[in-house]
Amino acid sequence: MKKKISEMESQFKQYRLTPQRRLVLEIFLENREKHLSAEEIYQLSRQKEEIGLATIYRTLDLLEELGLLSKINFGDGRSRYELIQDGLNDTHNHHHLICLNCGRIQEVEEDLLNKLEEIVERKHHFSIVNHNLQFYGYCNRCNNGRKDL
Amino acid sequence: MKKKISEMESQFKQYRLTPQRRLVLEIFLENREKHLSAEEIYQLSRQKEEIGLATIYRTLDLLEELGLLSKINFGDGRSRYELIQDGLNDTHNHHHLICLNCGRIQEVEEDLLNKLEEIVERKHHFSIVNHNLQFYGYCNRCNNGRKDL
DNA sequence: TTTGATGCAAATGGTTTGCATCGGG
DNA sequence: CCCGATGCAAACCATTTGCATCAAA
Repeated sequence: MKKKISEMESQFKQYRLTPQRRLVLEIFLENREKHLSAEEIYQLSRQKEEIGLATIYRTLDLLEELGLLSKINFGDGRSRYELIQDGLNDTHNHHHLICLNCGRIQEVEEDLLNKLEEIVERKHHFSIVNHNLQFYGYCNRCNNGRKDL
Repeated sequence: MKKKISEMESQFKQYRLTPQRRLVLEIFLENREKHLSAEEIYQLSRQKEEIGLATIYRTLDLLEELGLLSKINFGDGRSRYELIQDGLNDTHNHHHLICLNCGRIQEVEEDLLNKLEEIVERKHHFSIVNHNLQFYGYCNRCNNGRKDL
């Protein structure tokens, strides 16, 4: 079910799967549930073989273009990326719960917006190709420690 | 129905309503439907009396803190702000349709996420305080010119 | 007169770009 | 050999901050 690098290689077409690009991919495969920023990937890469930050940015652009990563904006001033698994859970098909206290990010697996999109498309004659949805609040862990809830 | 500056003055409490702050407010009142960035406000202010960009940033923070503006992130690399009208249409209560072709931004007035939030809160034990939702696609004007639709 | 507000310029932080170099096909 | 890929440093751009000055209570 889970994609491996070998399956991804075919997507590289005219591009070269260099050691740096492979390492970035490996980092995403080892952190499937995370939402990594360029800087975080840079730090993780140093454990194996350092890659220039500029190369990381260029690689992220490429991997997004190849449809392997999706770029997310949580409003924290940096772009984050996550692996597109099986072509199904790109950001169009799941959403994020962002805890304002501890910063933890959880995924909401199902896409709850289908009906909503239909309504909006009909009412505004607007053809939707993507959406962006985050919920900000307090996660179950942090709620437990808060007496006002 | 529409708020005027005079009604807003009372919200300034310990803060001074300086000419610069008043001008920024006026610009928002004259552009109720727009989603202005700091730079755009800066340009608009120059028509009357120039304000330093740093002052604009500080004023935007203040007006947000006072509950007069809400900050929105459309993922275009800059923060945008809109007037909170009657305390009702802050970003929690309406969403945006962003046209990928012409860049036009339309508002979706109703808050369609209430049921969704309930589901998410129950299922994930996550107490939501805010959300962020944009739809990207093609608006009615641009759709008309596209034969593939 | 005292404290908050302003404006300028410098600093910051994420991201991009120019360019010389490297290395696989 | 050639062209794409890399790495470094400089450039960029939105935003923030330090600091001297200004102005209203």
